[in-house]
Amino acid sequence: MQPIEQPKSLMEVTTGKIRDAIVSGELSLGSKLSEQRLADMLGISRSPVRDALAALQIEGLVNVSPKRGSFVFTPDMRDVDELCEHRTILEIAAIRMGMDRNYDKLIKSLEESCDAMQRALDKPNPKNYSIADDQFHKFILDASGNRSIIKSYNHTISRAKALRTHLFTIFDENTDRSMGEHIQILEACRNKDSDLATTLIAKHIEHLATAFRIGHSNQPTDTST
Amino acid sequence: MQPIEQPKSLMEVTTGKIRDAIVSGELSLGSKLSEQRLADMLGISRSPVRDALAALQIEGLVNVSPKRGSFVFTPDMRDVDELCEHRTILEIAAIRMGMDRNYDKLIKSLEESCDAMQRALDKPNPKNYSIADDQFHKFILDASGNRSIIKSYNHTISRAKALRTHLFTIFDENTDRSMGEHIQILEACRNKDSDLATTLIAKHIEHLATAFRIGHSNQPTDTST
DNA sequence: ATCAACCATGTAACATGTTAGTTGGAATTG
DNA sequence: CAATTCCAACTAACATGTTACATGGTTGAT
Repeated sequence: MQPIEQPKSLMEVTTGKIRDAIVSGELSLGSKLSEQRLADMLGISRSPVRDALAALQIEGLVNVSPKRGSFVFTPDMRDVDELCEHRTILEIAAIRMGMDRNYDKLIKSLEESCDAMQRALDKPNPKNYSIADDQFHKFILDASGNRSIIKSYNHTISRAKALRTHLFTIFDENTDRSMGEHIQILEACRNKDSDLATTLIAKHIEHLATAFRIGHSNQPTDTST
Repeated sequence: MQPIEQPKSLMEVTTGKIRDAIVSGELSLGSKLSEQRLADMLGISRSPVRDALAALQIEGLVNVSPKRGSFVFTPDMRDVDELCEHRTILEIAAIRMGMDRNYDKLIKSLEESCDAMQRALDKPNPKNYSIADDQFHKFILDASGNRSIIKSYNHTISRAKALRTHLFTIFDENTDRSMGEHIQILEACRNKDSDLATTLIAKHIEHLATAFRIGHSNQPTDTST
């Protein structure tokens, strides 16, 4: 017998559902989210929906406008830059910590992610590539072992995921270059060259930021549905 | 005529009240928070209290245990270390950015905070010293200009404030040393020596972490009302 | 035709009712 | 007396009702 985990509350499930819908592009940026309508769609009452929207507002994925309604976030260029900068800081710090404290685990998990990315390129399967890409960076954070930083990163990263989905149509992003960069980062970690690893991560995210900027300028104010 | 700001919602006011009560030590670490009781105390219904507790849970100040009740957070040694580490990373990044992008504003605001700290030492007024201390670090973050990082920092820092209040009785912390460190940091900024500034910040927060560890070991499991 | 007052509708904020899980202690059993 | 069962009280989760505000279209006056 082992302790059973608390089954997820309705609110948590709802939060995940709405987050997924935003990140996956099912809900477009800026689209309206009525508590009542979401509750009807999900077949539950307004309470857990309201709680979920409040949580997502803190996460930055949703803006709640008093008495007017809730809306999926609409990032401007500055948001994108700030988000990437924040990400860079956290990932650089995390990879340094991970190399110091969890070298073996770090290498193992990054290898695993790189393999998954390579498989996704071979098929090719864009969705799986994105998942493995996310996993790669998540593993860097996990290796840091600092729960406060991991939590902060997770709160930050969902916006980046949503941006990628909304700004890139399937394979706009240069996945070959991306793949190579990930492998370089892994290699730098293997060699315990933390300075190189951090430089590579900074460049990698800067490339992403540039792609975001281009994508964002092509697709300005999108306020459908 | 200028646009009026939206008056704060009951939930926001409630969040602030509870947060202040925790940070100020009015509510001790680990103490129980019943939605009903808080609502009665504040003369409002359970809804805004519930929303506030949910927000504070995300902020890390409160743990909500399903069907059991809500409790003020009870950090262990590891939490303290992780929190300080996280803080260091954000402040170091922010001061680099601030020196690059908002040098004048940074210097001016740090000078202002140092003056306030010095005045608090002269009186002496511990509470004012803490406020000015917090302000000093907040200004470093503000100078970065990165809203994502600022928001993340603010979510992180309230736990640190609460720790200081709960672990230190009035002037346990070495405020003279603290004052000197702040001045050194300011001086390093004035000289645009960002490497020195970051080193000093790391040391400054490490001193705080050490003080927390000592305070924490002296005051283990405190689960009073 | 123009414009402003008005009203119907939609919204989240807030209040309150209901339900199911948790807990601590009293009653019961050995 | 000790251990267990059971029950009453408490709790947050969730449902639903009410209210105040926002909005967009209609109407009525000019």
